[in-house]
Amino acid sequence: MCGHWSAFYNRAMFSAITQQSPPDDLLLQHLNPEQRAAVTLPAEHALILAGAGSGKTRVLTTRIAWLLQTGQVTPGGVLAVTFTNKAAKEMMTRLSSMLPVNVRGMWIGTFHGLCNRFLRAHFKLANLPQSFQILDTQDQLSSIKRLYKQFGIDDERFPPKQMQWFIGGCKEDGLRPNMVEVRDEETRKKVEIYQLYEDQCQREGVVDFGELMLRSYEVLRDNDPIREHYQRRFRHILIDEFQDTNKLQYAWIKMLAGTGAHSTADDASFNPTGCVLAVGDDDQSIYAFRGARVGNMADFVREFKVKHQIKLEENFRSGSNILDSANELISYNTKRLGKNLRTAQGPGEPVRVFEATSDFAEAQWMVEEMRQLVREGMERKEVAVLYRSNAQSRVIETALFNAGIPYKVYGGLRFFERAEIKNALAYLRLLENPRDDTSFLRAVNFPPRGIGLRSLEQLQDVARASGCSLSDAVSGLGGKAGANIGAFLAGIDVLREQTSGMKLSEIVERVLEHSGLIQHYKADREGADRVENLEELVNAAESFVSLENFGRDAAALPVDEQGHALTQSPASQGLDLSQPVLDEPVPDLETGETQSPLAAFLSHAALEAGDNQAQAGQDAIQLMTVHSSKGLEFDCVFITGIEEGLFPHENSMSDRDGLEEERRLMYVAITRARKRLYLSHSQTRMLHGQTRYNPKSRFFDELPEAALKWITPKHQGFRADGATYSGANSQGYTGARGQFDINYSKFAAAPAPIQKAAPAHGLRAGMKVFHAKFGEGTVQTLEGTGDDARAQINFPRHGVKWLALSVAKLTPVP
DNA sequence: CGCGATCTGCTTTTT
DNA sequence: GCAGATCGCG
Repeated sequence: MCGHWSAFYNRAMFSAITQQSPPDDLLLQHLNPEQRAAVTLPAEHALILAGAGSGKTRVLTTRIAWLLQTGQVTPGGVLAVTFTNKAAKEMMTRLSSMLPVNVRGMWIGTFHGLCNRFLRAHFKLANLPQSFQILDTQDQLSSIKRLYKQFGIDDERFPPKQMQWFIGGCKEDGLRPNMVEVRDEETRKKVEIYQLYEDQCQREGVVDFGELMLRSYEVLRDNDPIREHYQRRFRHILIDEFQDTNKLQYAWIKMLAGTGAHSTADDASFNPTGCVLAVGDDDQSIYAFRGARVGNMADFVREFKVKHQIKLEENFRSGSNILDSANELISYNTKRLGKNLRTAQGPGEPVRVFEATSDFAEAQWMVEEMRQLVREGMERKEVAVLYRSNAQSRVIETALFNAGIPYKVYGGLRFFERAEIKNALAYLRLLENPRDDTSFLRAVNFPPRGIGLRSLEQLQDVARASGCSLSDAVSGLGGKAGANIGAFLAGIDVLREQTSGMKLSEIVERVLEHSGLIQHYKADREGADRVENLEELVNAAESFVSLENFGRDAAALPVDEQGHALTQSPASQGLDLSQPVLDEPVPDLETGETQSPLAAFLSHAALEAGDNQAQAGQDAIQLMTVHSSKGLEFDCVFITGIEEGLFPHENSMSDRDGLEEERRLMYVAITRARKRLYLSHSQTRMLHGQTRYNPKSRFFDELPEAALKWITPKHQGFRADGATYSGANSQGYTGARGQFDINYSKFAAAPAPIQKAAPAHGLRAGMKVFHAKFGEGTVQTLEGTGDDARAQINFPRHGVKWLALSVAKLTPVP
């Protein structure tokens, strides 16, 4: 997208709006036939099966651009939904580089972001205060724990975490407490707690993530004029990552598209049906554990009577060795819509496979390999290390750290989740909404001001007795406690007055000073980082304001031939300015009241937790779980710890669906690599404080031999089953490629003995055994032979253990 | 109230 | 094996 390109479109856009469309081949010229077909689909429901690396985002954005350019829809008539803020941002950036359109005026965002926007605009119908706050996962948990204290709920019998999961699950299924089917006493009690939680949230004027979705769904469902308004408005609905949608999200889409049970079309000339373009890949569905339903894809085809299905199967990312591996692996899954990736590139490099003797040796080997890669000119940020679970990163981090190689770990605490930031936000939220008890409790004694648990318990008693918020309860609390807390609240009130009318960043600055947070962290020897983060919060507030202005920037407007910004009239751009804009002050549709910038900033903080640890622009090795690698690509990828029990994970191995999801996870991991892919596993691994002996993953058996190249030193080249590696895999690393002539032998184990004899220990899976320390247990899995024989045994009292049979003294129990 | 000692539990994660 | 939560004492 160079200068003349956008200059052309600035003019083209204008003619597009007024007369019929200019040649659209500029938009379409770099697309392959499948992609072009997808972009230019008629205005009807359609499903696009987009394989990994098939240019999905590009198709989606070009589709929107094409619809706009050909005058089939106005910017206000587009609803585009993504799962992450990152994806939404990317879509907006790409779109504005294709067309001179004010993307911030369009409904492009995450499900939750769009629901937030919707609820802000219709807060009265939603029965929410205008300045309702959003609970993130942490807030939600502490809210539940508070509830437990208040009502004396047994947290042993109903662990708060499990309750949180239960509530989230109900909301994802669209179920209010009275709708949950109660079959046993346990569920009855859980539903009761769910109801109490709902009451508490409503009283405090807060909503959790699930509530954002559910509440906006209900507002649409129960208010005919509102629903019809949006149905009429959104002519084109585009959903990214459709395989990850849950039941409620699907119902929400259906509602907006006008095909739900509540659609009304009594006037024959009025067609309320927006057309839905769902883009997804069933093979990359890896979020079933949090409620995603791949089945939504099939349901969509059936319920929307989808006539157009397009498969994007050309992969522009990797060579055929990598793709063949991915294709072969995923072919072992049974429930598939069916899709096979192909590439116009050649075979590329073989997939390198390495067997390490320990997790430590595996990390060492990677370090050596990376050094070599960097020496050959590979950028570090183009190298990713993927693992199944976060616990695996430690040993890799240690190795990289000791080797002095810069690296970046994804997945830690994110900016707005850090304790000091949450503390500051609690004050800001109290300014907006004093009823927010979660924030009240967080701020009231931090920094410490002598308000102890005793006082707060008294306060909570008063609040419960009179059914009011904690801050309202202070007036009913006498004594020293009352005076202390009263002083705190008075301080908040003063702050609220002082900051009214201030610029957002000034408010934040003032709050940091007045709350004593800055002083507190400055006094702390270890507080330097936290002070820095708080200062960063001021910066975030500053740039948030300028981001709001972005939409009104001259740069985003069409420019005439002399380079003068042309005024964008709502009519010519099809922009409906009466509609709220994401993260901007939202006018109430009835009264025209607008939300304060602070409120918008707080929503932003809750909905977009920020980058993990943006070590700005440093060229570093990328470490992350397979899950967080989805949607990314790298020149070189290491997939580590590919062992039974780890990958596939033991908790997923019991049922078929779980195993298939693990396989899809592996598929996602493999397809991240552009040029080079390494797969590794280790004979031993430290996990949960004990050494485990994991056999290599079954996934190795599901990869095409011809695409692989075993680079483990030769003398290790024996499989656990005793067979030697054949063909291309037996050559080992030595001499095969000069550039990889690294001596791995220092990491190699003693040669593994070839054992073909039947196991002599006489144990079988399912047997009951007795262990002196762990008591009675059941044998789950048996591994290896002779001195290496080990068994996975489930001890009801001590959990699942791996025991070496040559060491552990086990007696069979009849 | 704050700090150290002890206990627990443990895939994956975005919003 | 380690982090995070909880407990109990000064």
